[in-house]
Amino acid sequence: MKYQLQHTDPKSNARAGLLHTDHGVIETPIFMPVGTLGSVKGVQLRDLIEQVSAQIILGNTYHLYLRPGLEVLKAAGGLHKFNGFDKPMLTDSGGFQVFSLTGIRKLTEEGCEFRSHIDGSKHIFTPEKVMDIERVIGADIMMAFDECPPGTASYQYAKESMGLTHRWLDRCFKRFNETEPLYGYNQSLFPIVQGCVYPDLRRQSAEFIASKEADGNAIGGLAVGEPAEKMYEMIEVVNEILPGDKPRYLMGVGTPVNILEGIERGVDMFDCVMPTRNGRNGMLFTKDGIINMRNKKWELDFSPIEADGACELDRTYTKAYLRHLFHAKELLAGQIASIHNLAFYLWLAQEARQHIIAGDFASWKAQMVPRLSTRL
RNA sequence: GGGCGAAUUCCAGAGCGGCCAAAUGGGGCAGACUGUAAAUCUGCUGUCUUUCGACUUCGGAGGUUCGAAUCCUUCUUCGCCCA
Repeated sequence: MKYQLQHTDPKSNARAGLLHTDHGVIETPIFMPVGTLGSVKGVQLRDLIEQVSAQIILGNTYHLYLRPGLEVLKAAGGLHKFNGFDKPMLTDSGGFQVFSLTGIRKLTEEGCEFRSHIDGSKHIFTPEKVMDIERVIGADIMMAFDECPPGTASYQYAKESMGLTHRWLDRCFKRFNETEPLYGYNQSLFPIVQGCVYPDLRRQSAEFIASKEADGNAIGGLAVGEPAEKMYEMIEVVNEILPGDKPRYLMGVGTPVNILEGIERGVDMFDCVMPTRNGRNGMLFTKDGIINMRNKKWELDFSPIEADGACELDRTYTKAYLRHLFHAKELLAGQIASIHNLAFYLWLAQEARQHIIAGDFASWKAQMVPRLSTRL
């Protein structure tokens, strides 16, 4: 994998680049749709490519390990073959599940003992095991196994957690380097910066992560309960240290505004469940603001979902019709909203990229931010 | 023509003398959602009031009672059964 820096914004740390993988080139900044179980919820492959223009999607180690399981994935020849998406993919390690499954998991130095949320069965994830699983899944980018503490964690907890994540990272790299890809193309391992909202911890973590000289680096443990300003501050602290000749991935973020703020601070890759989950729940993101599609005000609005929207389907359906679908609990509602939101997120990243290349990112961003947060 | 049963807040449907503005579900209205245990969850849903609270409701009318959605009389409507 190779990152090629193309342009740097003169007034900020925003940058445009190309990330070359064995499954194709990714234009950065990029938004990566989340497909936890190997499927971007509600979006079929054809729409993912033609309407959304997805360049890379995510899968999740924990979820895919539980279902369909390693036997099936191995027999399929990896996740690309299994789900038919032949562009780049990235797998999250299950570190986020360590965070979100609090209560049915136990953390130790060795790893994390989970109870399956599906059947309650007991499983242990160690850094070594996670690497082995990610090899079987076969994503182009594998994420290190980390602990993601909440944004409200105490300094002491954050410090200990960071230490554990770093020790796990050494074990991840050791195993990663001892093993080979299973399907004939390369895989890269991205380490993850932690440190919660504490600048000195973030710096320390970024130094440690940078020392690994990985193909790309991730910033984790943000947008998990801390104020947005703290998040931006942490991104700045960390990006001063993470190498500029490697892509930077801000994990799990975020709102359209979060993404522009991240890009401005030098982030290249983003992922988030918001466009799909919130879409399924009736929220639409547009360049003019946020729409709660269930609201009564759209009942008789027969204008297109978004007249100048990023995908065909924005002009195919009207707001009144989409509102009707949500009220009738039609499956199609969530599908349309998911495709629309993803197409919008991809458009936003691509637009940011164009403005970075054109050299007017800062002014474009300044006029977009208030628009994007408007409640329609 | 005779007999029996039922009518409850937008709908369905509990309640059967005070703890009832009235369970529960649906519908409606609004909100939340950030590396997906989520096509999920939360709140409100008689009127007025910021709150406390006040007021008007349980087919219509009239009664019994300190007190009625709940008991009685009658009327209306709708079911079912017998002619």
